[in-house]
Amino acid sequence: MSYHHGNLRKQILARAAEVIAREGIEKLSLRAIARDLGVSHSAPARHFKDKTAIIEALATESFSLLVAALDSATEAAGADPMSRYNAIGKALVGFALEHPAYYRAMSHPEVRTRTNAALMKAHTDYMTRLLQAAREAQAAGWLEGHSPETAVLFSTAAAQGVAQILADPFDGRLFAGRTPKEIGDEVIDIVIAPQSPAPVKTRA
Amino acid sequence: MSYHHGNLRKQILARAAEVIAREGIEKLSLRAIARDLGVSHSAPARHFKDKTAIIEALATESFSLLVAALDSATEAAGADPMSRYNAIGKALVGFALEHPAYYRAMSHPEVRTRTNAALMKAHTDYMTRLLQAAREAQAAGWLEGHSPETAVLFSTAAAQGVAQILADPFDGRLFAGRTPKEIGDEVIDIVIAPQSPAPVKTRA
DNA sequence: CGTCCCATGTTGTCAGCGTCAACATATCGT
DNA sequence: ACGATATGTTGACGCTGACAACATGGGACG
Repeated sequence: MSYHHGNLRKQILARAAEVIAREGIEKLSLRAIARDLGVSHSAPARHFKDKTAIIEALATESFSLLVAALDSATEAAGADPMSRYNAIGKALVGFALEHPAYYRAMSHPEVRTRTNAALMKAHTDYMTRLLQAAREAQAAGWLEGHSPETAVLFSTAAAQGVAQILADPFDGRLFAGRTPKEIGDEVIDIVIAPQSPAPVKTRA
Repeated sequence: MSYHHGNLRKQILARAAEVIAREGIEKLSLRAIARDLGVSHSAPARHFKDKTAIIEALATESFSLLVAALDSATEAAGADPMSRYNAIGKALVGFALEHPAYYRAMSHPEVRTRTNAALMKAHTDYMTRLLQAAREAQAAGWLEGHSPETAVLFSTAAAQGVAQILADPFDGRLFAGRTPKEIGDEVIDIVIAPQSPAPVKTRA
């Protein structure tokens, strides 16, 4: 019971997430994690081929969690397409603010150059959700005349940018007195209105 | 002429920018730069107290260049406030695409925790430009009813997000056949229309 | 019940890194 | 001419990620 650890893999990921959230992704150290878990400096290598693989695993997990969050937000938002896409945007910002470690793992450049099958599948799932919801919002009148790709780019760019800026202590000063989440939600409402306009009666 | 290098500081920054642009900011190595410049491993320490100081210097330089780019774009855009702010957005995206190294230096998290006076001044200059132009655009009807801070947040978030996504090879696939710049410009036109609406004649 | 395989953890080693301290040399003001 | 000082060098330290060789113990299978 001593030699074998049991669930080292899971604990490595958990510890890595803590470190990333508290000190940033740059400070992540395989050896430090091993030390913290009371295990030899080389034990993590049995579970992750290199340091990036840990971030990669976190990113994959993160995309899954995010998709789940988006799905439940979408469901809670009801049937109106623009409400649904609005809810997705808010859920995205909320996720980034609540789970900074996961969010940073997802957007880490090193990860994005890898071609891990699980990671790419998780990412595709995520993009599929966005494209689908964006299409429906467009059918309801949002950003008519633009391609779905452009619409998704615009909205995810805004959501990502907001998440990044709000999580950054440097720019945080501008918004004293309100929670990041409130501000983020206000911005999302600009990106996509929280409900579709009443249809125009073309003939009475 | 051999012992003293002359303009080592400048060359360090130039080489660092190259490396960041080509291989990413993570791969930056003081010793590698020193080697490339044919200088001892410790020579850079005379000019930069540590590794982050290099990125910090690049970020400072970058904010200045960016402000200059924004100013000239604004001027070229004429008198219409929304045209001007639109031009700023496009200039921002263009800058990020043309100078990836500088852009990454600006958004590097390590840099943003520092309180370097020159850096903070450069950043303030930049924010001042944005706030000013955003206010004027709002006076012309853009995003009426939102605070200037919210308006700036929305627009910079979108611009930053677009720049980041377009510079990322991972997501680039979605937009085959068009240049990143074209796509970025289209998105900016969504964020803020390229010209103010004709004033509504309240009484004919 | 025995025994062999292999997943998992350990130890030791290596080169590369950033940083510091001690030393060397060139440049410039006086 | 000379001394202070800016700039570059050398050497060392502890840290890191990665690899190879070895240890151990649990589970598969006869």
